[in-house]
Amino acid sequence: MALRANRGQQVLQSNAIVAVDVVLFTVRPKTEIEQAWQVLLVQRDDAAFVGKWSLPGVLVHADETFDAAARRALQTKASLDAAGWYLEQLGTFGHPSRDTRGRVVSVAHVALQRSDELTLVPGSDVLRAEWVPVRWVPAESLAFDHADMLRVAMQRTQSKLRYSWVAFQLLPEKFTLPELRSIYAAILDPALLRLNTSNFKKAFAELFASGALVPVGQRATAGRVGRPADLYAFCGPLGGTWERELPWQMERDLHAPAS
Amino acid sequence: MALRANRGQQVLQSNAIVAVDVVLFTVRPKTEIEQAWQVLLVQRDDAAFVGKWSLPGVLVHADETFDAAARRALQTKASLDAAGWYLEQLGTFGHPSRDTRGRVVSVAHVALQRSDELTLVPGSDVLRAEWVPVRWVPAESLAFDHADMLRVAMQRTQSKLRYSWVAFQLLPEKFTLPELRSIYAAILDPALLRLNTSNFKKAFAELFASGALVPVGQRATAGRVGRPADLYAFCGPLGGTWERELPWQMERDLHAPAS
DNA sequence: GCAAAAGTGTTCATCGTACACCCATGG
DNA sequence: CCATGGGTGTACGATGAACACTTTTGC
Repeated sequence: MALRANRGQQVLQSNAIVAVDVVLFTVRPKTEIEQAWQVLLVQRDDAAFVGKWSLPGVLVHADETFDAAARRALQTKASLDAAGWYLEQLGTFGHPSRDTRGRVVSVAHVALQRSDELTLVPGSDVLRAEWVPVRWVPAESLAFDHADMLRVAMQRTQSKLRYSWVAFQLLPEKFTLPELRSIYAAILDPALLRLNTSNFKKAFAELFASGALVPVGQRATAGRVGRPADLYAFCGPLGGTWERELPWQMERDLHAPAS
Repeated sequence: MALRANRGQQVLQSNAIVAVDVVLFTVRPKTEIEQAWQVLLVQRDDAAFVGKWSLPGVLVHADETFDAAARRALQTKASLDAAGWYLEQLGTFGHPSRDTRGRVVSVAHVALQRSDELTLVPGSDVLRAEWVPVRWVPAESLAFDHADMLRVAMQRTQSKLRYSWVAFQLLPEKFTLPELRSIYAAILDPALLRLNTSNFKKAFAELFASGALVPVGQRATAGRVGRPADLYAFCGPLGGTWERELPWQMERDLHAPAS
């Protein structure tokens, strides 16, 4: 509330430290479906909390948007060029005692990106940067309230998968329907792997009708037994998603009180 | 990034001003359905932006949660005791140039409350506090980026209404199904007023089955023509909501790019 | 009694699911 | 030629929407 004059312009006194943290999710193919959904964690080499695992994050610069800061966090902590990646704000965590170094308010973000062509290089103040299966994350030992962030991010991502087409962010240009199905199975429910191609395809009838999901006319190169799957391409707006409603509602946790 | 020692404990330098703003929605009965959905706006008497209409907001105190600050905003700006009201974080708005007085980061919240027993009293730095139909809000003339906040809050509330039971937050203890229907109609689509009682009731079959929505066994006192409606009570957790899926999907804006 | 509003039950179309069948590859 | 996995079409069951009908009030 403290005010002070500055060149005739009213100026407010800073009262907090603002940071961003990024929950970067990926789905790794050729992995057991239960471990395919993974998150980027970094082991801190900061003055405080040395050795602790945490989400990548940085303090927000004076003239920097949250979005830019979040991408910079991925750049400086793991040498990832996140330009163009799917990134959205998750929520802000600001409990007064969440950080012992002061009133640190962190704007958490969620990013989704396929990782088969990425290499993680530990950046500044980082000992290691690794992909960790979300169900293996040592929640209790994460720094700050990053376990909370991760939990909320997981729920939000599961919802997003149901209400939008973000799943395509986790696939290359050309992909097969079984690959697409594995994205949903890894994040929502492994039982989806048992879904028939026909039934799975019907869930995307709108996209086929609108021309946003088109068959490429090629077959995937078969490296294993069985018929090679057809290749498809997603022609929706880059980095954008549409609202939608997925038919299959799995693991319905109705009757459970919300947070 | 600037650090300084303080009693041997590492302390981070404040780099921003953190505030909260509240989008308080209500649905006013006995109002044209198109104007029934209303939002609380206050006319500023602050040193800056005098006369401008804005959402109620305050700076966050050093040892205060966002939730507490948001309720304090309603208290100090409109003399509303928001203890126990439904309140959730919406998102954080922090564009570097959103406030000319410095790097002000605002954590926006959404609150839902019935208003038939409330009286608005302008508080500190406030000339007037009024309910404004959301479709009448002079978006361009709102202070800061509050027009953006309001737009996002409206979308979020519409989604929440579809995915949860928050609608009951906008009704008194005892209410009728037509009243409940008017909540959905005011926020989602006026055409819902034409829904048959039978079909509308089926949407809440789960709640009836679980005992969360029970008939009181009374009739509403009929002040107008037509049969008086039966009274019901919602016995879900106070201030809580369950996940759910509403059957009727109105005004589907598929094929429209998301923000 | 009549119009208006609320509540009930039935019918019909739609859609998700299950399943049977066909195709293509590796061994 | 057989096992495995991908792809297609059909049939059945659940459910949301439309509607006809009954109940209860004000005028």
